[in-house]
Amino acid sequence: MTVDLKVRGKREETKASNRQAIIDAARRVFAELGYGATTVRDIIRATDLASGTFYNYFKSKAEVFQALQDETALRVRPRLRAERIRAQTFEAFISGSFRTFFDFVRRDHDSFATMRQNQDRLRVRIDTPEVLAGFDELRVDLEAAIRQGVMPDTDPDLLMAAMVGVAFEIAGQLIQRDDLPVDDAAVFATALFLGGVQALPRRQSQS
Amino acid sequence: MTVDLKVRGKREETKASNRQAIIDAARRVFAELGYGATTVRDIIRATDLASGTFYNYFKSKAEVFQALQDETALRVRPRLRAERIRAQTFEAFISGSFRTFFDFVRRDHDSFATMRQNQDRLRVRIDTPEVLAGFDELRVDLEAAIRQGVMPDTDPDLLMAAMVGVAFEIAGQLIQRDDLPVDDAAVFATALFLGGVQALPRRQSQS
DNA sequence: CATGAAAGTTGACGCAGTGTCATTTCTTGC
DNA sequence: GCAAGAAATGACACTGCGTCAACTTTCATG
Repeated sequence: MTVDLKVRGKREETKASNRQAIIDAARRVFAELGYGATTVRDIIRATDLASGTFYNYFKSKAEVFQALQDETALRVRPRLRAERIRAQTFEAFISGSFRTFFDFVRRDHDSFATMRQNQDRLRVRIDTPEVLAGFDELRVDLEAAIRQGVMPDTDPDLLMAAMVGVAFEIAGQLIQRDDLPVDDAAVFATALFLGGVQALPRRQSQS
Repeated sequence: MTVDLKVRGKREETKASNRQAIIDAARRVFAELGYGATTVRDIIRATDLASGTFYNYFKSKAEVFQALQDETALRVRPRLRAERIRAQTFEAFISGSFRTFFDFVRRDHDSFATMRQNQDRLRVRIDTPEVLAGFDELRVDLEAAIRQGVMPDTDPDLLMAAMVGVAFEIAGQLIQRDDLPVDDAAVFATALFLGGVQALPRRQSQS
C-alpha cells in the first residue's frame, strides 16, 4: 500500500526521515528563538522523538546548525559554479555571480535571515565548511579565468575575498531593506568591480 | 603610599579593576577555548573573584564578549573617522580608510583573531552595536562626501556595505596570511574601488 | 576614631540542559 | 516464527547557570 518504492528498507527510511525531522525542527526553532537561546532539548521537543535519539544523528546543536547552513550552501554553489563556467568575459563572470547570489538571497530569505541571527542587537555571520568550500571554488574559478586571460592577473585570494565580502555585505542590505530591488544590488556590485566608484550608478534627483 | 591619585574612592577603584580583571580574563579564555566552549565559570575561575561577582558586572558571557569587541571598535573608529574627515579627494577617503583599518588589524592581530574564533572549522564574525555604529559613521561620512561633491552621488548604504565587506574579508586574509603585507592589501582594496578589476595591481612573473 | 548604613563580595543552592547507557522496541534475514 | 542486530527511549549523573541571604568592606557622619 506504500506508494513509494521500497528500494530502501524501512530502516533507512526512518533514519532519513528522522534526520530530516530534526533538521526541520531546528530550522523552525532557530528562527524563533535565535541560535544562542535554543537548546538541543528545544529542538528535540519540536519533534516526536526522544532526547537520546538526537545524539544518534548529531553531536550537538552546532552540528545541526552546520547541517542547515551546508544544505543552503549546497543549493547555491552549483548555480554559482554554472554561472561562472558559462562566463566568457569577466564582465559576465562578475555580473552573473552577483546576480545569481542576490537572487538566491532574496528568494531564500529565511536561510539567510538565520545568518544574521541576533539575540540583542548583535549581527552574527557563521561560515560553515561547505560555505568555505564555496569560497574556495570561487578562487579556483578565478584562477582558471586568469589563466585563460579572461581576468586580469591579480592576487586570486584577495579578489575572492573582495567578491565574497561585497556579496555578503550587500546581501545583508537585501535582507534589511525589502524595497531594495535585487537588480539594483546586482548592478551596483557589478559596476563597482568593473569600473570602481566612478562607474557606480548615480541616484535620480535626490534633493 | 598609593602612587596614583585617590580622586576616586576605593569603591570605584576596585569596581573598575574588577571589571577590567574580568575583561582581561575573558580575552585570555576566549582566545584559548574559543567563544562557544568557554563558560562564565571558566572566565571567573581565571580571576580571583567569586562566581557571583561576575554577575555584578556582566549579565552573560555574551555581554563580556561584546565589551571586548566594543573596546576594540572604540579604538579603531576615531582613527578611521579622522582619516576620512581629513580626506579632500575620494581617492584619499578610500585609500586612507583601508590603509588605516588594515594597519590596525595587523597590529592588533589578537582582537581580530577572536573575530574568526572557531571550534571546528567554522568561521564566525560577530558585529556588536559599537561595531555597527562604526558602520553607520562611515555611511554618514560617505553622505557628507557625496554632498560635498567629493564622492559620486550613489547609494550610500550600498557603498558602505561594499567598503565594510571588502575591509573585513581582506582583513581575514591579513590574519590568515602572515606574509601578506599590509600595504599590498591596502593597495589592492583601493585600486578596486578606484578603478575596478582592471585597475588591480598585476602580479609579478608568476609562471 | 567609632559607628551604622550602604555598597559590594561570596559561595552554596535550586534549576535546567547535557550527553550516556542499560533497557526496550522494532526491523530484517533466515 | 525467530534470533540477532539496529535504533529509540528516557532516567541518570554531571555541569553550568543565575540568585540570594549572609558576610565583608567602604565611607559619611558626629
